[in-house]
Amino acid sequence: MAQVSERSRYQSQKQLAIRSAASVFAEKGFHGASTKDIAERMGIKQGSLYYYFKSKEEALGEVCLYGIEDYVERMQSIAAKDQPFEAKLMAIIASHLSSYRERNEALKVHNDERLYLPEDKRARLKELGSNYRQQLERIFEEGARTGALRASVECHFAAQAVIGMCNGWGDIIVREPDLDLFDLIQKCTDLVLNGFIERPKKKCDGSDAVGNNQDQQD
Amino acid sequence: MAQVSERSRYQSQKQLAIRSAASVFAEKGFHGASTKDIAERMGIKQGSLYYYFKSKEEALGEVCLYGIEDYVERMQSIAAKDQPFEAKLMAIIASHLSSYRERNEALKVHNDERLYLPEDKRARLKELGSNYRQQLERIFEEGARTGALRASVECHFAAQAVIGMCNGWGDIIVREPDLDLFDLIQKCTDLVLNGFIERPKKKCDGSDAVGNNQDQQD
DNA sequence: TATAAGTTCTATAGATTTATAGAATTTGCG
DNA sequence: CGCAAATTCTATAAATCTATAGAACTTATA
Repeated sequence: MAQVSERSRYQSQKQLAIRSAASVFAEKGFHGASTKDIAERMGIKQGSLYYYFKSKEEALGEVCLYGIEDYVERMQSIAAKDQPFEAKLMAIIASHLSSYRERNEALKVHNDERLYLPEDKRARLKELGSNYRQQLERIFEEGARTGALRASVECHFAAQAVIGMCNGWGDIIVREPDLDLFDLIQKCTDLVLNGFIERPKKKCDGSDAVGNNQDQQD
Repeated sequence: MAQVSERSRYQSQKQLAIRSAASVFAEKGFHGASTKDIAERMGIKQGSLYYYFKSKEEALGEVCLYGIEDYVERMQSIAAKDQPFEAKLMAIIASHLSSYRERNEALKVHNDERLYLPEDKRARLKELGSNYRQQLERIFEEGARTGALRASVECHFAAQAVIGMCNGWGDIIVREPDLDLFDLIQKCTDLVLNGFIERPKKKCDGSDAVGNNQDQQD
């Protein structure tokens, strides 16, 4: 056997391969990207890429998985915490939006390109995605039970709407690296909680009542 | 000269070509779709497609344009009307969401694939998109001026958020033909206006106060 | 029916792409 | 050093796919 260094060359090159593929897929789309593009971005020749991926499709699968895997874990740890609904919601939005920055565009690739995977290779991703949505739904249900939410709110709609809104910012976050993420997180949370219309204040301790959740964005 | 029938065969076949391309691009993406796919969907052979499009890229351009052209017109007619902010907002959301049904997936293609067009062919689309967003922004500004909106709302953010949320439903609307669009429109409007949290009622004439805007979805 | 314009077809050149095989090089270690 | 495993390279087969040229077929109408 060979090198058991910090982390074998294979491991770090594989990681680089995944990140390169993520970057190229995000830019050109799965079908628009060639294996030559990916190999060049990581500094090797086209044929050599197949040392790390069995096929281009497998590369897409690994990128997508990389894009959402710890995303779900974060949701679980948020859901498990004992916090008021407002704080949880903000933590979720923070986690979701900051993933677009941290995951080297892989989350964007997951959102936009995963449907090009064959059904069976998508099973795991589907599972993770459903898990995520269900957890979010449950948080809304809990919010409704404790009276933090209006009774008329449908939790399935609510979860889908929040996910959709966050995904809508994905492109912009990836495209504009100078965008102030924390500011955006606050505004999104405020929108989902309070909406846009003027109304008499309830308790009146500031319109962006929740403000101490930076710990989600290591 | 030949047939000046109802509408020349060329015109109706061209329309069919655009719709076929929209459908195939929506399903497989621009690069994933072949000209053979498009031709087959419209019932002609691959080579014949070039009678209607100079190139595959031109087909994409025309699909994208078809996808948003009257979308902007509708926005203008909504903006011009003399209605309260709430009614306008709902009309906009109704227009946006129902476009996904009516335009044969072309709006989805515009959203997902337009970036694969070269800069110069995208100019017109950019113009229309900016126009749309600016009009929406102005409606929010007006809402803020008349006191319908909270003063703290940033109109640029608001416009982008509403567009993003609507686009988030696009995939789902296209994928699930049985989805109740009118119900969705109401829920989305309610979310943007009121948010999700429980709060004391202001005037108390029902939580979904706006409800007479079906005229947007001919 | 004869004609011309309009529409579609067949066939193909030329370019690109994925994936594989086997040679060449690099790396870590005894 | 000198070996063996790991990694990367070159070259290429085979399967695309776009766009074009020119033949063939359709249609409307004179």
